[in-house]
Amino acid sequence: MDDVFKALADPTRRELLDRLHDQGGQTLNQLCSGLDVTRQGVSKHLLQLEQAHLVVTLWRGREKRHYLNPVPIYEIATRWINKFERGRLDGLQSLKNDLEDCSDDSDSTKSTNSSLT
Amino acid sequence: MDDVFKALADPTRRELLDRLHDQGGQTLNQLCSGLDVTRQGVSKHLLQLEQAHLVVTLWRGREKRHYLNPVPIYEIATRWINKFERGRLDGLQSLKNDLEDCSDDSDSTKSTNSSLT
DNA sequence: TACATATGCAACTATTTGGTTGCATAATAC
DNA sequence: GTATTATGCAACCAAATAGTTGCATATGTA
Repeated sequence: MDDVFKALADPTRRELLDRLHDQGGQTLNQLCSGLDVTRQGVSKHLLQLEQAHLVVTLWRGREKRHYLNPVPIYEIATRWINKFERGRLDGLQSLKNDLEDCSDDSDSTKSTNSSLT
Repeated sequence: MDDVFKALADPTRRELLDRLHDQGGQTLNQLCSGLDVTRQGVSKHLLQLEQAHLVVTLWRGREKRHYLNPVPIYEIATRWINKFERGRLDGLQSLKNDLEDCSDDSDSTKSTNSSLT
């Protein structure tokens, strides 16, 4: 489980998960495009995602297809969110806003939905 | 959002979240007991959890009470899990087991539910 | 007041981590 | 067979991180 949290702690790896969530089965070279990291850099990130079981792979000839596995993320949610809380949170955008507003944060200007990195 | 993932990436901080999920309103010194880290170490961890909005605090005299905030964790789940997938996953322990079984992991003996760290 | 309790801040260190370059291996195309 | 494409492995480096020690501040209590 430690591998899952470590894997999610990097913005490049989260970007890769976003792309695989958008379209599964992409290869390493496909996933490299647009990222300002070398191919080997991306390769190492994908390896970490694999070891965390967040990404499952399938060899097709010389190509390695990558797919997102949502199970570990689901386990994170169920760890700290009770069933009844999940029910409440599902509809309560207001609660989120309330917690944001009353926080003594330095820059309370930024909205919550802006720029997931 | 980056702060949330970084905060969750450390086992000590996850242990703190577990304790606050178990009982809210604990102080720094209460949370120190049992952890093999100094008070200042725990303090720095709690500060990171605060900045990630995973923990909300409330001053009571000279005591600082700590409470868990589940909202950021809920947002993680909704990022990579589609609504229909959430519905399926809710009842499908079997899917999780299947994915574990067919994984090419070195030590496939360990069960999924054992020892969240 | 004097003392104990509860927390915060700053400097320093060892380890981890993200990224690189260079070379090796394997499958497809000509 | 030769060239090209797709990926993997190892060594190296700079930056971030977890942890420490020491001191400062503020709130209760005798």
